Amino acid sequence: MTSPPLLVTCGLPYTNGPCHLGHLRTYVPADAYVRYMRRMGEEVVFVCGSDNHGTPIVVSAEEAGITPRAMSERYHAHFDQTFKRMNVMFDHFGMTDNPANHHRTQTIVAELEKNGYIYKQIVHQAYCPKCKRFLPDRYVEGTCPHCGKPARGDECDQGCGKHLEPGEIKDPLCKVCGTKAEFRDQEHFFFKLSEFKDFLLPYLDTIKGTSNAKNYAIGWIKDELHDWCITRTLEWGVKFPSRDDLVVYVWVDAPIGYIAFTEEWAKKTGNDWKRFWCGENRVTHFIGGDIIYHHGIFWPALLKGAGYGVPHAIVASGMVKVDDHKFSKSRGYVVWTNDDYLDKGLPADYLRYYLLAYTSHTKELNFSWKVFGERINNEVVNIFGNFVYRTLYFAQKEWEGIPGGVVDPAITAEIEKCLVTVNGYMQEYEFKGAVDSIMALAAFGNTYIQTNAPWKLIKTDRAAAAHVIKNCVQITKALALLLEPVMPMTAQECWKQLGYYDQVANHPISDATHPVPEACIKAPTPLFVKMEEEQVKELDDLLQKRVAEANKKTEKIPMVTFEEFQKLDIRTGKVLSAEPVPKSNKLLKLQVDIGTETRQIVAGMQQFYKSEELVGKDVVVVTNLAPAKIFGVESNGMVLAAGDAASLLVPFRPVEPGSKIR
RNA sequence: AGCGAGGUAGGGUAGUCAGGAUAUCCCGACGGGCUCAUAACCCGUAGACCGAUGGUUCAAAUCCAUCCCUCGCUACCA
Repeated sequence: MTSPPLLVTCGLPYTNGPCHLGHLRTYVPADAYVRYMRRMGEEVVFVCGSDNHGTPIVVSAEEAGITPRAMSERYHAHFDQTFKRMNVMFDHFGMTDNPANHHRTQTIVAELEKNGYIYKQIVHQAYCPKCKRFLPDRYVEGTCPHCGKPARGDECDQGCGKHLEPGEIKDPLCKVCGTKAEFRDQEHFFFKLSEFKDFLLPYLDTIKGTSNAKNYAIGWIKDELHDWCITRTLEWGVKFPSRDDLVVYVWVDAPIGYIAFTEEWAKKTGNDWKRFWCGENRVTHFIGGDIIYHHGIFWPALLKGAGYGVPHAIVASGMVKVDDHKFSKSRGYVVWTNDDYLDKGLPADYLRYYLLAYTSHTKELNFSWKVFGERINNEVVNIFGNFVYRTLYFAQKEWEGIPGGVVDPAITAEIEKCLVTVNGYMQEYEFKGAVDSIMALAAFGNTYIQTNAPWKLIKTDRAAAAHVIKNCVQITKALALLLEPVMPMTAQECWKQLGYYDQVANHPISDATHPVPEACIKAPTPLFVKMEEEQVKELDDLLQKRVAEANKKTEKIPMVTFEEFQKLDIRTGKVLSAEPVPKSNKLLKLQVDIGTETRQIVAGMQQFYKSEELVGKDVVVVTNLAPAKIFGVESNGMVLAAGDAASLLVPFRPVEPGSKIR
């Protein structure tokens, strides 16, 4: 029985910003994987597309004074071009706003409804009277109903981390204009995710891909699964069937895009998309580690509920750091694919190599220009490039091409050993291991030519020298084939220099042990150009400059007027008692005498003070801070303290509790 | 807070499930040799209290317990 064809997808780039290194961390390995599997004789289709829906794009488009569609098309074209420049070659790169996806999404939602997985419910939703629109998800800020901390519309981001359904948030404010939002009743549709627990557990147990994705998803399943509200009140998006006032949540139509893009590809090429999506399949999703939940839980449940096949594998890449700092556009720790790399004339192959060879696919990748330059020069240029060049240079000089004769079985065995090792790593999505093994073969080549020294041998035994070079040429051929998934442009150039006129990408990797025929070749040129120290420094300086500029911006703290300051009621108080808040490591519950009354205040200073140390101390309290529940304990004010170790501010000379601070 | 993934020389890694002796390999640093090549290769040197503490054991990077730190879920995110 033959396996079903492979369908490989990448997480969809969102069309409100340009392509950066973080994107490539997922796309380059996916492309290498696809290329490799094709060289191994697999039927592979590789699809992706841009993610166009959701509120952030509406807001960005409004700011830019264009329509969301125009905004999406702009970045869609940008990603499409950038991927091509990086030689990430999708068979199809679609848009989630295209008709195929509107159709597929509506079909799937209808199927879910028919199968009883969707129900209606009235929710109280935040509405901004000033902007005259409902405020979805992240465009509402307020207080978490669970822990009382500041939260966003869809998630308690600073407190307990719980997911919030629309309408749950307290004291909602419009993020755009800051107006107090109202609640309005609205009919929404929910997906019964909770019913899929029994399906998901055994399914996730057998899912292929990287362990980080699998473990993370299983961890979530063990907890309770909540139903998902899958509609939003927005103009931009895929309309919910028979409801003109609602669109589906972007996380519904975005993954369905994978199917729609397959359909578009199938239509273009005369194939049947159902082979990939119905029944047993080998759908493999390459994603960033931040969206495992959606791909490991929500998406398989959606597919299952609508009667489609479920994903075969989820491959989640680790995140990217820049110069040991968290990747951040606003802080300047970012590397733009075009501006910072390709437009500087740097070859796509170098970056592809670096991304694949730096560390394990699931681990964090810490980018730095210095290490980039070092590794390119030492590994790619010196070891790999030098071996190929010295081999072909010598062959051309002495024999005007590839000499005749047979390849040593020991050399063939070494190549075969390498093929097996590389395959083992590729099957496990361990791209670093695969690249290291390829480089080890190049190093083996260098050692072999070195110890056999054909340049000496040729003075006494021309045939023996030819035999050594014949072997080196064979290793070069193997390297070109193996390198193609990693550095396609270079591999093709190497292939050409070996005297072939066709595409290396059209050959199976197993050709690596097929002998290179005796032939004339042209004088070779080095495959790579070294990274100059100055060039590396220039690139690094640019990054440092951007970080410095970003720092300046963030240092600017806005001024407050005297009137605004006066709104704060700050007084002295005396701590009457202090006890730890149950189940919390950091919180203390304080009773503080502020003159007119005794206030209960929760303060995050358990790790810095013992209860006895605090009782009787005079402290400084903001008394008119809005009350909040923290860990279920009401807090009516804030005790002022300085720095990370919470050094308490205390009166210099004794004062009565309740003295106003001015 | 919870749940996941991590923490091994300057960087990157192997080893951890199935405990054994000087902790692997690659890059970088230093010294020497060799030289067909954008140089590689060979020989040698330095560099790791294997995140911390405690426990089990004749023996712990590995097993157990507790804790610390980083990252993700959780702005700008793949």
